[in-house]
Amino acid sequence: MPESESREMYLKSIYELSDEGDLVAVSQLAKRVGVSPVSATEMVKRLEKHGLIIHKLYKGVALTDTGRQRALIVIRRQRLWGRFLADHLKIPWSQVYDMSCRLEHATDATVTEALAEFLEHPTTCLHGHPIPDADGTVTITPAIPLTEINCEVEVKVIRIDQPETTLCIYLEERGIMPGAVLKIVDEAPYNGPYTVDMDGKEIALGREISSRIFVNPT
Amino acid sequence: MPESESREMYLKSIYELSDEGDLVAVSQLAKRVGVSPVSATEMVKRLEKHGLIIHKLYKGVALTDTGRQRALIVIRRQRLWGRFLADHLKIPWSQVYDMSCRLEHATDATVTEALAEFLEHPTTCLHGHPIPDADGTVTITPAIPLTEINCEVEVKVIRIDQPETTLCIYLEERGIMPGAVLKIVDEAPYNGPYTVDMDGKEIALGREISSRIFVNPT
DNA sequence: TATGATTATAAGGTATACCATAAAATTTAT
DNA sequence: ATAAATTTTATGGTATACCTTATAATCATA
Repeated sequence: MPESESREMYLKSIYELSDEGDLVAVSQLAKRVGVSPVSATEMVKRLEKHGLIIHKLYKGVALTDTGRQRALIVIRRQRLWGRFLADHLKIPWSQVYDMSCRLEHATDATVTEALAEFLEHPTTCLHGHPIPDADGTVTITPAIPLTEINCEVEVKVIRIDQPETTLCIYLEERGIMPGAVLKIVDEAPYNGPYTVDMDGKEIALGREISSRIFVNPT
Repeated sequence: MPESESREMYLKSIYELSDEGDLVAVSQLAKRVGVSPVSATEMVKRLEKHGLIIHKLYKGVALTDTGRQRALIVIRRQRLWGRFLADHLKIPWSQVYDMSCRLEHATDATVTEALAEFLEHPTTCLHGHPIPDADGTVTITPAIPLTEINCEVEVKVIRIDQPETTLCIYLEERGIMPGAVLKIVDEAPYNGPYTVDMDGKEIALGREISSRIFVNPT
């Protein structure tokens, strides 16, 4: 067993942590993958040796073209499985992420494309992120964080950034997911929570969470 | 990574190799799993230490109740995935076995049962073998090998035993799969091949293969 | 520029799961 | 009963992927 599962997780994490191709700190990567910084450094060396990433000492790591390609393949698989688990197996939104994360490593190109066909080629995952094409093309829907929206402006939720399980449980309970329409009705001072209106219900949302909710005016 | 994938493969292999709960030779197991006899012996010790199998020195191994339960869970997962891959993703019969074998290890109980529900609780796998219940109950359809059928008796294929990829490719090309109706029209002497008739087509089948095709008179 | 924080390396360990080779124990078949 | 074949154990090695502790290198900034 070449245990390439770990490699895939590192590549995916690097991709997800690097906005706009900037360097990802190894310590940050270690935290995301859930290992010690020393272990992450070891793996970074292995990945660099295989030409998947570049390590700028004391600065961080970045994916090479090959590495990005690999990362996108893994992400494509996870997001397709996510759709299947939620849309067809009716698995709760908040549980899907971890489950799809296990399946992604057990899926080859044939199954991936057959699954995409079965799902009728969805373009976004459950959380609103784009599903990369089979050739690695990513098309992102422009959107802005809820924290940059003014009061009383009606917006539609486009995507949820960094959708960890705990965040998903929270948002799922409140019905805040891609497609939801809401507006800010109150903004507490001193970085306090927003009060948003959704279908007549009022929901309090902290700034931290709101900055991860990307929306567009309707 | 506890790498329980290997353990699961060993348990599954032991189950599949033991007809009627008899002992499985470690060398036979090694061959099936694709490792050296020494490596198989090592794993056998590990599995015995965990109470999953019993090793009778120089005789072979057998599953304990716990081990059988685990094996059946793995088999259930593989067979459910097999149905999904073939029936919904339209993946060729002959490729399904290896693919479902990868997915089975990345599937927990929640996904398994949701998948079973989605598939409307199929009772047999692609090759005609029973899919164990969630509680581990196995119901086998009685059937006899084609080698024990007389000429001119019309039979229906119930299941294919030991469906390795090469065998599947062969049988798939010829349309011999569960549900197929055929009859032996000629039996060559000196353990030569059978000639069977299927929908008017004549197909030559060796004894080795025929002994793995289980059928019932129509 | 010195210093404190961060980052990298070095050294030594653990666990799983393989391998080969050789020797010992047991079974099987003559 | 003994020889041949099989099975098990012993020994020593490989690879991946983790760990801790400690030291060295570099960075950031006061």
